[in-house]
Amino acid sequence: MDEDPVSLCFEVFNEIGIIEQLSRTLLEARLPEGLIAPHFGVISHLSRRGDGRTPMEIARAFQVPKTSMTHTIKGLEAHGLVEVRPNPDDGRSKLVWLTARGQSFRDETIRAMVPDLNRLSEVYAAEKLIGILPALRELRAVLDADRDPPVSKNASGRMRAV
Amino acid sequence: MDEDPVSLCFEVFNEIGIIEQLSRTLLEARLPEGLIAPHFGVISHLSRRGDGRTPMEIARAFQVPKTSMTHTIKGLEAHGLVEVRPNPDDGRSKLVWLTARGQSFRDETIRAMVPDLNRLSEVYAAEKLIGILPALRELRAVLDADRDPPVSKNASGRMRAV
DNA sequence: TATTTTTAATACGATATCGCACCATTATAG
DNA sequence: CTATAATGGTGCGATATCGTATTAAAAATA
Repeated sequence: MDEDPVSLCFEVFNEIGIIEQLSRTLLEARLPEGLIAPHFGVISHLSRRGDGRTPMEIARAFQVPKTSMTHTIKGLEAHGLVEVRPNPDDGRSKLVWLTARGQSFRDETIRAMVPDLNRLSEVYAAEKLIGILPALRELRAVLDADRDPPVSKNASGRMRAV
Repeated sequence: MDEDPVSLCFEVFNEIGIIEQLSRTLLEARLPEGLIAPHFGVISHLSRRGDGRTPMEIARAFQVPKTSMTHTIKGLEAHGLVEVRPNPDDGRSKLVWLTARGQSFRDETIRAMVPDLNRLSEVYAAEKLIGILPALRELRAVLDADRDPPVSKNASGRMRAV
């Protein structure tokens, strides 16, 4: 192998970028008109980690600027999948709540993807996924920790919080 | 572990999505004003695989709609990193050529990223990258093959051709 | 308590992404 | 050879992403 460490990094990140794109396309093929991966991501996050979170918390979790999250949440609100209400504990912020429609949107989407994932598992054993998951988690954690020190000075926001 | 296959898939794709985002941010931090990851991607592709390709070929390689690639190439042209000329063999298409500035743009960018990658390698051994690369390649290939059959009817374009 | 700094959200503008429609050219069918 | 279908590229409009600046509220500091 003619692999120097730098090329190796580029190659791994390249594969990961392609997988991200293909898997996103797979997901979005099952989403209703007008909703895309970030919408599903937020709903799923609220469902798994619990709702009643501020837009800023969600933006941190997804590592996107808060302005982007404002926009995404607005889309979810327009589709009736979340409700945004004032935060009684902090007059600056709001809290985002899942609606019943939001919860069923998540369930339906996952259900709709099962055939795709089964098809995938026929040619790529789940054991292989289990095999790479720890290494991916670690790589993610390392990259995460490497970002600009969380000096909290960088208010325009792009930090990740699981 | 309480992992059913579906959750496992979502988890792997989720990690991959985050890594994609973090690595892209890492790259873009080293790119000059006005250029983003897709610009670098196209230049790097032309450099590694050879230039003199049609926009459509490049769009396929990156799995993006041709209209997006038109836009990206326009940006590269504006920065003097590529030249677009008619294809003498096919009046419909054009060919994209790297300029000297384009080549050095790629070299400089990679050079600028070496410190980042070295920093990474201090906490995440290259062996681990080598360890997951084959599995990632296979996963990418499987997802790639799974896409809608290349019926060539879907002219609006989203197919990948390495 | 009064002042300053930090934080959350958003409006706004610039650029990016992408679907659709269109034109020109080439390939295919008859 | 002609008619039809397929292909490559782009204009256009809708939406997405994101940086900057602004406003309001809270936290920190004096």
